[in-house]
Amino acid sequence: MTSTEKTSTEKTSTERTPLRPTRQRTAVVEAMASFDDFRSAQDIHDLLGRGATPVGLATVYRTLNALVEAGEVDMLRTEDGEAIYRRCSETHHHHLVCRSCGATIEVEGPAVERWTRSIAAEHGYADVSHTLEIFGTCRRCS
Amino acid sequence: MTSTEKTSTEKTSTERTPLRPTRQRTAVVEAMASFDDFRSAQDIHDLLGRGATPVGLATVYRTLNALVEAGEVDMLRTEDGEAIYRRCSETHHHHLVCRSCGATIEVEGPAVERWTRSIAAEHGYADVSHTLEIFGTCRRCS
DNA sequence: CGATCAATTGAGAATCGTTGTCAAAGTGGT
DNA sequence: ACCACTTTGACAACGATTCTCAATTGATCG
Repeated sequence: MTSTEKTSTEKTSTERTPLRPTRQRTAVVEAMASFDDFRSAQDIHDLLGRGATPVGLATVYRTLNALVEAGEVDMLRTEDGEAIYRRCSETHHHHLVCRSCGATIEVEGPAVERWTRSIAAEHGYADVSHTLEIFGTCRRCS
Repeated sequence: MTSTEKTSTEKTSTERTPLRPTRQRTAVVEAMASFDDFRSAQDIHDLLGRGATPVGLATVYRTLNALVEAGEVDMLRTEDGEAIYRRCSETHHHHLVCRSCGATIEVEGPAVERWTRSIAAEHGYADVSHTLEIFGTCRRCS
């Protein structure tokens, strides 16, 4: 038996939610590890539903959002506004996503990064961030 | 042009829909000419509602989509997936948007266009489109 | 061990943006 | 004016996401 003892009261005063490692949270994380493309929350929910650990849709959404917040999952929007998720690597990157099957390739574009930064600076915009996604139809789907 | 450039032939062969200049379509176009920032379809609908020419919400959506299709209006999505619209200039471009006040500057990046196209081609993706928006805090807001 | 208490869950209701439906009204061409 | 075809709008339908809230779970402490 693993008696996990926390070093006294580590509760950092204010708004940080403890975030307990529950059965369903683990399930979601594992599910995210099981595929490489971007999937919608509903897809992920279905995936879990068929498995041994069904997780409520609301919980899937909650967990997914938490993971995005924590930077462990990438979230982007399809052309019609639906959110799709995927576990992400640490480095900053962009995606080349197949519109029909979702196959994703991570791409980097140092030049683009530089460009956006300079454009922003040129106009006096601070705190710059940007979104860049490329959509297309992959070879197998066309 | 939109910040989402389609390199495909969307509407095939079939003749272009006539697109008649009706009272409500004119009203929407005029409304679009009356502001410089991105607004949601509902905002635009409200705007018209207060004016002398109310237009049904469905029609606003239809018209807006037609305008986007025709390349006369830019459409992009907010962080939470809502579509926002703005009249746009002729050329393909992207936007530098102030996160807090919405002030928008159109920017062009031929290099980026070329880059995305080549990346896609390199991986065998056809029908390429892309989205690129830059967010920051403008001078006045920071 | 058992009580306690807050975090968490899930089923379904509620939102919200957007699109579909369809009868009624408008438009252009003849 | 007549006809064929758009277009419109009120409202229903939809799909994605969030909210509600009672029931459950997990961690902690005595």
